[in-house]
Amino acid sequence: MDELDTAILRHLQEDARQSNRAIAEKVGIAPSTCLERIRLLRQRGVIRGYHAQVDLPALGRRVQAMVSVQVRPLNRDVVAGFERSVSELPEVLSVYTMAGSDDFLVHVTAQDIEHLHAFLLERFTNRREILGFRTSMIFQHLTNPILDPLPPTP
Amino acid sequence: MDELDTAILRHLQEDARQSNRAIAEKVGIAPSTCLERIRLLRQRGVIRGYHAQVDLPALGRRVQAMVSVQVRPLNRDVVAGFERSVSELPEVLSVYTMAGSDDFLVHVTAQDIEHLHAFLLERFTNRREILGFRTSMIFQHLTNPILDPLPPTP
DNA sequence: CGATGATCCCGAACAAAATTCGGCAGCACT
DNA sequence: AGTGCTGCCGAATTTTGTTCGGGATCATCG
Repeated sequence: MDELDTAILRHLQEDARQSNRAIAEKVGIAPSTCLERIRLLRQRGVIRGYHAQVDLPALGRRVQAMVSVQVRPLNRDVVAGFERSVSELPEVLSVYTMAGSDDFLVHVTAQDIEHLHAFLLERFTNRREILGFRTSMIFQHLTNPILDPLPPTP
Repeated sequence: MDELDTAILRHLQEDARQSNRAIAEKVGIAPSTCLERIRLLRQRGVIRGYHAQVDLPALGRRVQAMVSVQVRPLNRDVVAGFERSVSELPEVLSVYTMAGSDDFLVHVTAQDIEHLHAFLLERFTNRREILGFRTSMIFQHLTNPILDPLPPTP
């Protein structure tokens, strides 16, 4: 993980579909070298994958919400079961398993408020392990496109 | 946005760096057709970009937390200023602007607990517009890799 | 002090992919 | 049946991915 790897990673985070040659040129190395570096980053697990980012409204998902959930009993089976089943729902973007007063944070999208309401009533109200949940609408979601390595603490 | 576009989108979300030919073959059309479809998806803004997903621990980011923030006064300038300045910090993965009891939810990463603590003291405690904030550690973060269009509600 | 090996990078050669573009088929409308 | 439109295809051309042999650099060790 030298600064060459970091530079390559930066470019792949910016645009994962640009050609290997373009990246090689930008970071100032030969295409073959760049290809090998990318292969190693992938193999070492530094790069976990490449994903297209889609526009949510274009997919008919016009509202977003964050749902804080408390479950009981808070044991391994209930936690794993909740994570798995909830993360598979099409309306769910991601599931955070947390420490603190709430056990999960679920990022949800829906077509509109009615759909969101129906979704919550169908998928959360019924579940017996769910003690309670609170829903907060999301106005905007900004994401940091580039993640550089942080220096290790000794 | 027919089911052909949907299929292409699915493959690009799964692996954005696979070749156009591979996608074309999987969805059963000619490479040239597939290329044109992808170009249009990009142009229409359905595809917003392609990003490499990196492994946070490999970047020295071993802890994650969610910070709920309340700011005052809650006006346009303060909100926009908070969003912009906070989303630029290297420890910040994303900023959710919310309705409800908290105004923002900030997803942060740090090398370890000490770094997280120092970050919060440096970047949040000092800011005058911040009324208060609560920090919750994240044990796990699951993300849904594939987002299909939801049917429109009439 | 030079030999040895390891590591990393380069560039040429070949295979594969992207890209362009002319044309054909299906379809709606007349 | 004619006309225009749209979307798709496939061949030709350019660009890219991929492999591999060899050279430069550097540290280790005899």
